Amino acid sequence: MLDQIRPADISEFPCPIRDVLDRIGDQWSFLVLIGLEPGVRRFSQLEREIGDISKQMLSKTLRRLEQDGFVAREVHAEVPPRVEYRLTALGRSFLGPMRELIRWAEVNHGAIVAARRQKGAG
Amino acid sequence: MLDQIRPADISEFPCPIRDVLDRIGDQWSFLVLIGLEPGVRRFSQLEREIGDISKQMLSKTLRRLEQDGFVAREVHAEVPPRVEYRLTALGRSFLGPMRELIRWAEVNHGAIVAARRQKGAG
DNA sequence: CCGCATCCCTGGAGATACTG
DNA sequence: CAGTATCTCCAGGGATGCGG
Repeated sequence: MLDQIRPADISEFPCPIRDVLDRIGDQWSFLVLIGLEPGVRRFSQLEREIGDISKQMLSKTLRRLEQDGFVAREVHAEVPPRVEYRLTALGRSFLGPMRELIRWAEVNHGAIVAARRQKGAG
Repeated sequence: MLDQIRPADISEFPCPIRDVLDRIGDQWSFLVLIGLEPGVRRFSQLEREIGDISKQMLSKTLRRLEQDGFVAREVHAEVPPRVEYRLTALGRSFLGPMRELIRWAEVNHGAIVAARRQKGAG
């Protein structure tokens, strides 16, 4: 069972789950995907909506998501420039399982906090 | 919508989703949870099964998972010592949504790799 | 066997300033 | 507006050794 999860220096792109987790597990990818869920967004729009992300990280995150096929980027040749981001089909399909996780988190967060308190306090 | 996701320095334990993601998003928590899925495991057993985890990280990860209520730790006063880890009900319930994510990853990993190749190579 | 302490190194991420 | 480049800082995590 764990064999499937193994890191694998073996092949180019190792265990699917690790690979995916490494992407959305980072600080920002998940937030950006959620930010794009309602529809098309511009760069600064995302920046504002997410709030505490730096331009650099937003840029890097979007690039990676684009490269992995979660997000599509569209540049409009205007002045001032306008760049729009939207979820691809792949990106949208990913939000399915993510919503399950969100549901779980909302329901069980209390239990986690309680457990933390208990161990933390004594 | 994003308000719910916000970091929140405001309260002690902020957005549930961020909080949960921060935990299982780290390098190892997920692997350890999977390793415990089949049942009770000893420390070195987990170490071997996961393969490329250091003792330190296994220890830290288990502690955090224990503190958050995902994992129960049981020490047997023997020589040599024996320590057993198992999932709690909370931990097991978490594997539900996780399996969804795993499913998705298995199904869509190919598309991700393909996207990467396309952008990377051309 | 379990697992913490120490040392060390790497890369992730913020701040800032600059370009098209 | 939409980024990129540079500097910097520090937490994450590996390796190793010691203690219970």
